[in-house]
Amino acid sequence: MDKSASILSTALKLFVQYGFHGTPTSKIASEAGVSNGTLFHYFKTKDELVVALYSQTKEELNTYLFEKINQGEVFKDKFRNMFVYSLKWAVARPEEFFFLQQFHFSPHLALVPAEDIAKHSRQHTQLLEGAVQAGIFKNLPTELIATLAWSQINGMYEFLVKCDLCADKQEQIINDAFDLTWLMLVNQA
Amino acid sequence: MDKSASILSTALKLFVQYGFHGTPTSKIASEAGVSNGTLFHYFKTKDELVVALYSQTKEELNTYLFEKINQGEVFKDKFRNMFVYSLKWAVARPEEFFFLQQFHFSPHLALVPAEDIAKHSRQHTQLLEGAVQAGIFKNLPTELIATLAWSQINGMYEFLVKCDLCADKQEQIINDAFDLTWLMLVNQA
DNA sequence: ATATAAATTGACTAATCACTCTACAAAGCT
DNA sequence: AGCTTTGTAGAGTGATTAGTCAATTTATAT
Repeated sequence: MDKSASILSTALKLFVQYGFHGTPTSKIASEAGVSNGTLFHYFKTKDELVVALYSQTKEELNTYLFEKINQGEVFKDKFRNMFVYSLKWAVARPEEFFFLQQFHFSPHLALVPAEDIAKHSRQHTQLLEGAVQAGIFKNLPTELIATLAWSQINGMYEFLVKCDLCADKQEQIINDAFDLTWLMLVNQA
Repeated sequence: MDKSASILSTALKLFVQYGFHGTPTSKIASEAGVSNGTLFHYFKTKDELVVALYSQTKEELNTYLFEKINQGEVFKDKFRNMFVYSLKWAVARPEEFFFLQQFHFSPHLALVPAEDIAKHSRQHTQLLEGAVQAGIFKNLPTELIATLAWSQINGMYEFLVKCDLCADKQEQIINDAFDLTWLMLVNQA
């Protein structure tokens, strides 16, 4: 068992439950089954651990999504996959998804270089950019379209977590929500 | 100058900048121009201060919104006012709005009784509920409609903060976004 | 086999922080 | 004027915590 990975996954669980500052490094170490010193061998500071956890989680989600997006043939399928599989990932790994948002609304976000953040969203932005230029989406700033699409996903995540529906209902309502989002953004000739 | 209010407004600024645990009570007190002991005279614990700040901020927003909503005659106007003035409030008081989200994704949320949270959203939920039953909105769970509407607002807030447009452009794009949201949720016969 | 490097430990430290306590001042009441 | 309540101050405290360090084990290379 990789100790670094063990530290990260333990930290994730504790951060979600107790918050960043509410979770002492000593507790992370002990629950991960390593010593205090080992934690600081892998991560120079606590902040570095937090940021590393964010980068890793974000990258996992992105890798997963990118694969799913590329399975789509036409744009609508790609976009649908992005929407639907973001939510499937979120529901399957609620702690990870929650952590991303928790991080986003914390001062730790400032510790991530702006370039890294841009990199994380570049693929998605490009996809949407193309759809705007092709006249599929309404002629609005790409940033706006991206933000609206993401907030739909975030909102749906919250709804799904709160309501805890069975898998069938969940699938159904995710599809409904996608149709709404599509309807909203698409260029109605 | 009311010391309690001074403590709250100082805490808000510091919490947004440094996070809850990253902000010592001693710093709140000194920057608010009161002594350490005075802070704990008004708020028994730091947690109580955080929660009080949340409740106050939420209530301020709600009171403001409720007034604006009631200025609408028909439902669409009420809903538009809710949407538009939420964003105007958010843009005018970005720290307060950010704080609400920061709080929402922190473990402090668990310290607020579920009843209080329900109370905060009851008025809005009822408004939307009515629109669903009247066949104005699509026949979807009210919770879902509420969540989607709120996430549109949150997304727009983020966009507006990021892009920092002039007032005219801002007004324009808020209206566009409302149209999109309306289009998405409304029952198309 | 030996030497060098990397991983691991856990006691330790220096600093921080939430909160207390005592003392005093101001305000309100009779 | 006395008395009580409330507000204010700020030094002090006990507990906690991020990060260090010297010592030991494990892995790697020659």
